[in-house]
Amino acid sequence: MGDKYNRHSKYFVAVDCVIFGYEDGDLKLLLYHRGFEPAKGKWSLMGGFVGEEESSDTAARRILHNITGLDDIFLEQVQAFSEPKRDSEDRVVSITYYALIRIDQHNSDKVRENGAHWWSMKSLPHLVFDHQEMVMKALEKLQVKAEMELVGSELLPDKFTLLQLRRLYEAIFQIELDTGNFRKKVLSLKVLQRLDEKNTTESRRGAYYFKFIEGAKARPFDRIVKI
Amino acid sequence: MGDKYNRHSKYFVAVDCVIFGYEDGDLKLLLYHRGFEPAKGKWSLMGGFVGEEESSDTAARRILHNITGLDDIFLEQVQAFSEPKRDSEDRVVSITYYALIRIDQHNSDKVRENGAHWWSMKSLPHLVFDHQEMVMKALEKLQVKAEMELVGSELLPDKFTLLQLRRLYEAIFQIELDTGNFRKKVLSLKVLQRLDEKNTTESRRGAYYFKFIEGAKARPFDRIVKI
DNA sequence: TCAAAAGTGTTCGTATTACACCCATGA
DNA sequence: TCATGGGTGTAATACGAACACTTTTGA
Repeated sequence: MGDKYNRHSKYFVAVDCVIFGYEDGDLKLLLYHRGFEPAKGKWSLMGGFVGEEESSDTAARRILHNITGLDDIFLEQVQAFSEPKRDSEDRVVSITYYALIRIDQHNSDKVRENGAHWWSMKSLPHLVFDHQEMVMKALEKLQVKAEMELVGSELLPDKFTLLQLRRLYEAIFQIELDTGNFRKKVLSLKVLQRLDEKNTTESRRGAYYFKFIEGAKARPFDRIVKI
Repeated sequence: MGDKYNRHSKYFVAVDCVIFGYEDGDLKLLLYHRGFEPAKGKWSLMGGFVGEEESSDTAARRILHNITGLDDIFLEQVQAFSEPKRDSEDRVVSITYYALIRIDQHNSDKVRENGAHWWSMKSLPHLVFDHQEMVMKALEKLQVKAEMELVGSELLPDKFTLLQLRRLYEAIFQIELDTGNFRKKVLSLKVLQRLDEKNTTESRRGAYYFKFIEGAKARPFDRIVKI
């Protein structure tokens, strides 16, 4: 490598992952009980440093795999955080990602081993450094995504009821949605297929299970610009 | 500073700025004729390294000020680019920003001194490294912003006609818009005030000038989530 | 007089919203 | 039987899209 840039400084570059999951009608976050200084014993996002042969995307996937055992996870960059003193130990630029995982599918033993724990978005513990801000930015990104297309395949089990899907949306946007209107809107998108099977655990009458039609990539809440 | 992270590598951290301007009905980009290696003599975005006492935001503002003489510019992070070999010289993580500036207002002598040049988005030169991708991501961000709220105060002169505003939107989205519908939509937002003055240079009849009402922050192309 | 933009109005179809209402069933 | 969610229907409204039409005026 050359030395053309050598009058400039180098910094550590890390990734932090905002890992969303969904369980029992609650949007949850996978947090880490830090086993190392600085801020040992406090809660933080899952993170790690970017290696020499890695992009930050690759590093984030590696970390996610190490924690959950999962590959092929939905993962998207949020933004970089670079305040000089954001990490109390040294100058670290953090590139933040958010991921969507299905809690029913991940390796929960591995998660426990790693000192990780699912927390409801409704009652998060105090987070280290600027991790709180990272979570907020990540949630905003998730909301934009959920407006642009029907999310659910990344967070729900293979088959789910419309109640479960609605509860997911209510959790993401922290609002209440009208049953009938939600149903009509979602079904009009033609991305769900009704199964011949009912879930009878969540209602007396029983609700049909649905699944996502593979390959159906219609964007629901249409955002084509036509002013 | 401690040495808790010392088994990890450090990298250069730079910012690159996608600087949008608007002139003669064209969306333009301020590009730089590189005076240094690597890629000397090629065209690139405006960039620079992040200093020890700076956040990337601060660094981006510094660079923008150095080039254009302007402060108080609209500036927003796009994302970080971190492929190990994205810069041919050394490992450099780049945090990309986009800025909106009024071409009529910037210091054009300074720009020329810096070897910078305004290029129409319709015919950009070949850019170094991954700068082409940065421009694309920045344009997408600008489009999202322009959908969410009426942009124009950052790019147009203080007073402008609805034709000029429409041409700006057509340039941002690279589509044609209906005169009447655009007019109705924009005026319904109640963020523009008509002046008692007409522009007679762009049409026989003359079009009223408008200006943005200060403090009016209504979002035009409403995106409230109500599924 | 005519082209080009300014500015206004109308029509039509669809999406959104706020509901009302009946169904099914286990506790 | 009744509370709870499942599922369907409707009416009022808002909005987008397409487009017709009049006005103004310099070349």
